[in-house]
Amino acid sequence: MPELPEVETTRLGLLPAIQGARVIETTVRCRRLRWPIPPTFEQDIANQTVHKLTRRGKYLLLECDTGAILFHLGMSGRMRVLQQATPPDRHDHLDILFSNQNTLRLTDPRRFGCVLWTTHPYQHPLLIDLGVEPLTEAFTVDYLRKKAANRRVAVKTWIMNAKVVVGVGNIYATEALFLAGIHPCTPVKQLSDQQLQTLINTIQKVLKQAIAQGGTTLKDFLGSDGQPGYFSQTLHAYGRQGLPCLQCQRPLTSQQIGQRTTVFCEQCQS
DNA sequence: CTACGAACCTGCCTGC
DNA sequence: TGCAGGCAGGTTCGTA
Repeated sequence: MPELPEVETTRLGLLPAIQGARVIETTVRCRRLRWPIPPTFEQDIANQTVHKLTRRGKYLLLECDTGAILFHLGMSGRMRVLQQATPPDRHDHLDILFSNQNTLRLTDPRRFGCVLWTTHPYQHPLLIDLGVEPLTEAFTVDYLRKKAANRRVAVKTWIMNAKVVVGVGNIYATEALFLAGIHPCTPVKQLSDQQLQTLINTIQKVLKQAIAQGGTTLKDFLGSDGQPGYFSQTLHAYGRQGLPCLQCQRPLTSQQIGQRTTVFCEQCQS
């Protein structure tokens, strides 16, 4: 599920239910996530009041009195609010009950996500080296030009690197490069300023569009009637290998780049 | 530095 | 129907 738009959608959904509420009870059913939930976690967050919900890249932060609860949803994580307790499912690893009777529930079948308590969230090793937020004014050609200097790495791998720019996963990297007409294997030091500007524009475009559509992506959201997910109808390249390019009608190519499946048009992306 | 592969997990789909 | 194999939205770590 989660790329940046899905995390942002989650944040906006949790905001009215959690902000200003105090932690009453924490239930951890499975500690074995990407990093184990420490034994002190329940004690750490006891009685903390959530003042702000923020997002940094794909991390979600519940900023409390003396620290923050840091969430990452990995590949399959989801968070939702329960108005009243319901029996946990197999992959419901964490419940946090708040003073307003709302329960925050974390579900993550693949357990690639994480939950941590930190007293200095923005100094945390997982956050401190992150690159720019793509939807801010800091995401500029000048910034990318400096980051790209002397680097031969493929542009696809590069824009998925969170130390360069956060929040761009496989789907949106594939889409942004298609819309930009840039071949995903292009070494980044070869990109012109104009190409960098186009890339910034298309990354912002696909992210904003996905957020506007509620972050819905892909297979998890296929209806039981087999109808495609809402956002999947707007995908130009991702998942369309072998199908005709929407611009030139030639079949789209699929190739592993940095161990990730990448779909592109050999004709339109150069 | 850089590049690549492995690792952490389960679920789902395909093909035999 | 069963089972093996391949694939999946992310990120870190180790090795060459």
